[in-house]
Amino acid sequence: MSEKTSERLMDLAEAHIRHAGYSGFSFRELAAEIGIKSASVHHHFPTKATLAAAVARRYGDRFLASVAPRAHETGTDAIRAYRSAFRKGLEQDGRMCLCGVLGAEVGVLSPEVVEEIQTFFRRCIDDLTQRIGGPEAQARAFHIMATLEGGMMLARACRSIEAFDQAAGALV
Amino acid sequence: MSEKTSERLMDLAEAHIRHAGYSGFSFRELAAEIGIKSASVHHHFPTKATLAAAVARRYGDRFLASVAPRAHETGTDAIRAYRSAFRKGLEQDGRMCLCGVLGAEVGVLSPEVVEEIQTFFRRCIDDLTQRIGGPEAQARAFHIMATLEGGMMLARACRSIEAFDQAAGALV
DNA sequence: GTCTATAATTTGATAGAC
DNA sequence: GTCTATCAAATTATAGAC
Repeated sequence: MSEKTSERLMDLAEAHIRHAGYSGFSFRELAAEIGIKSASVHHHFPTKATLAAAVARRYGDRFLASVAPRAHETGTDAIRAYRSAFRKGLEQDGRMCLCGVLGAEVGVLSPEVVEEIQTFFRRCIDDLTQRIGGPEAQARAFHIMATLEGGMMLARACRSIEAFDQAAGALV
Repeated sequence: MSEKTSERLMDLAEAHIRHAGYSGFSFRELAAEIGIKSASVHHHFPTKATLAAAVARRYGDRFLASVAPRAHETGTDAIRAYRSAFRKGLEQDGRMCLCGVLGAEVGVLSPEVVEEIQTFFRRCIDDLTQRIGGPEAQARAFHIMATLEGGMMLARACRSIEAFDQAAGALV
């Protein structure tokens, strides 16, 4: 049985956003790629902002699940988990964090999309803070997220995954 | 004597890009804001990519000049200079680094714009590497740039300049 | 759920007069 | 350098049939 149309639309939208930002895709493009018409896309997601917000939420859920703590993990393990999760996206298709891309163009996004992005970062910071523990844990969490997001951006801009490794190598 | 039209166009384009990315402005908008017609903008910059590339180059020149080393500076001074230069943009109008914004949507930009962005980051990394000195200087330079760029993005996304301070506080 | 058809707007860009 | 006028294309979105 094949994937639901709405899921396929989110898959495509996510790929396009991570590659070229919010304005990097249109309903017509998505529709053409799965062989339907753009009017049909509106049946699944009434507006472009609705789709982007849904994609951001699903991305966040999946990402948080992928870095979920194992038993007996240390703070260092948590940092490694985040770093390797983000690196995987860079390796596979040169794509950076979806919320990092959208965060850079937050000035032009609808409130419902901005809210999802903020939620993603809050969840990551809270999760990291708790797993790192100790004094300054929250500041360390901000530092780690900033370094990883900026590292992905540098790697894409410089077209070199080594930029990410150099930037994030000293985090642990 | 008033500023040249081409300079005013670059001022406006820079503000728009730092607020909403490459697709966050149009020739018509810029023209309206200085009281001319969009056809006249094409007289100064033949294409949108030409304008964006010129803006990126000017931004880089100004930024590098603003963080230029003073006499007897230490590596720590250089890091502080970069951090406070970027923070100033956040304070004044909530705007992050122009090349950080464009770097996130590099997948959709013309080669001439991408080249200017890459040049900006290379110049910054090279400058920081030299001023920090010692072993691992280049890796530290990547780490610092990534943290600052990511910190600006986080501050904008979370609408809190404290996010930047927490992320970048431990750099020195 | 998907289609045809279309509205309403915006966009980047050009030609040619002044 | 700026204008008028215009083009060709793309965009988000809607109405209504099947």
